[in-house]
Amino acid sequence: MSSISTEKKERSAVDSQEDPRGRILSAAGREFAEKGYETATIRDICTLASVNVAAVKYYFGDKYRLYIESVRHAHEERSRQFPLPVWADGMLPADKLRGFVGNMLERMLGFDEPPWQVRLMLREVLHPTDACRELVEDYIQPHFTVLCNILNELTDGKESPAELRRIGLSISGQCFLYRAAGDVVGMLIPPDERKEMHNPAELANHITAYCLAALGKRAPLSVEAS
Amino acid sequence: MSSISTEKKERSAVDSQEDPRGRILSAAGREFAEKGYETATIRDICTLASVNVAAVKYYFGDKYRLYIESVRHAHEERSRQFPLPVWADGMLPADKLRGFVGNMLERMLGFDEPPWQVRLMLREVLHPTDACRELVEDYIQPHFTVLCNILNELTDGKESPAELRRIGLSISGQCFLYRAAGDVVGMLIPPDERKEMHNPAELANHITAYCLAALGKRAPLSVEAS
DNA sequence: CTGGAAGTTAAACAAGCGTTTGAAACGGTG
DNA sequence: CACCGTTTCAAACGCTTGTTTAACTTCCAG
Repeated sequence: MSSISTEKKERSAVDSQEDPRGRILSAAGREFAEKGYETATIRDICTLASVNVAAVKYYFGDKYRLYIESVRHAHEERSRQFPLPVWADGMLPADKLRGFVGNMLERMLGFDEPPWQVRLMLREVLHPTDACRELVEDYIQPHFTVLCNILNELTDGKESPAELRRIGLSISGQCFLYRAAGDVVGMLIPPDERKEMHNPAELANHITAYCLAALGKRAPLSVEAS
Repeated sequence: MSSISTEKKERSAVDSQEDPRGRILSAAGREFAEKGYETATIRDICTLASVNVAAVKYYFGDKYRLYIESVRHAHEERSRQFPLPVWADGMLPADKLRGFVGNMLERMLGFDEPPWQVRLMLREVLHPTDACRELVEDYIQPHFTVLCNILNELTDGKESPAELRRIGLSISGQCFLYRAAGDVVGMLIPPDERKEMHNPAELANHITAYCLAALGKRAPLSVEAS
């Protein structure tokens, strides 16, 4: 373990920044995302951030406030990296929908592995704490509103806001399943099929087609002769 | 020591209050379901079960094996209480689907509050451990297969198994969202709308209608004039 | 009655946790 | 340099955790 603690200039992936507070925030986010609030320890976080354990008290007060701040840091960083998409007015609503779903899946599933910010936010969605309200208001709600607006365009304003929200949740639920229960989904699907059909691009096609067909904007998924 | 020398107590009836092992299993399931593996403590479990802390070592060995056993106990009990539904052959596939979705939502969301067995299984789905494989094989996979069979009937056998599974996951995902992220969903929907439209019965109608419309077995959700 | 296995108990154990301390090191200012 | 607020550090504190011990009770066969 820490038999010799002289080496400190060791450059890890975390301490790209020079300020200790930012390093702690980043290290805490990764640890909380991977292990959860209870299992993650201040000692591990501080080792990862190359700071003393007392730094948490100095900069954040205690473990709980560090957690709240790290969740905020996560979705702020995420919002900055991936701002809300905006499309040209002339674009077809169906294409906007396909773009939005693909974007959401890429954000959720990641290009290779989901980043720690996403995994931390997922934990907060599954087991909400005091950090949840801000996460919903600043990150989830805006994205959901964009989705509902696209659906409103798609249905030519003929559907009530309530119905639009319900359809929006149907779409979100399908994406959510792959992100939150991906391991179990993987156990329900043969390996070759998983590789071929259950990637972000194919899933976006399926989910969009499923919705468009349900709304009568496209031929049904299964066309029968009769 | 732990060898099974004598005859095991027949567990014919439901958990008898006399059997300490059963009491521990039940108390552990509730605690693990509510607090998670790390946060739940052996002391609290034993207090709840009215046994000494050493009883866990005596009956199960350690905390981890108690957890594995409690997950198994949960889905065994759940399978016994709610066996796989079977419908008459003459029943319309669309009605079977509606019945299945309603059944799944009731199982997941519960009639008032979800029972601890469901919440414990959900934790295992979200953060799989060694108990997950058995849970999937004995509980989730069979239910998913029934759903795919209904979809196969519904599409007159015209869809490939892979496509059927994908549609099945679309349906499961919508139910899953309300169970796993119900708190956040509640924050996205106005309170009155939540009460009126986001109950198991209404959701089953919506999810089924959404699927039937997508498969062309019903008029589209949004009928446009043109 | 006796002996030993089965079951139960209170108490203690070692380890790890979040947190706190008091002093040392740093860095700009007079 | 001396001063002082800011930042860092090793060490310890108090507490809870899972686990273990050894004595105790229960109970039935021999």
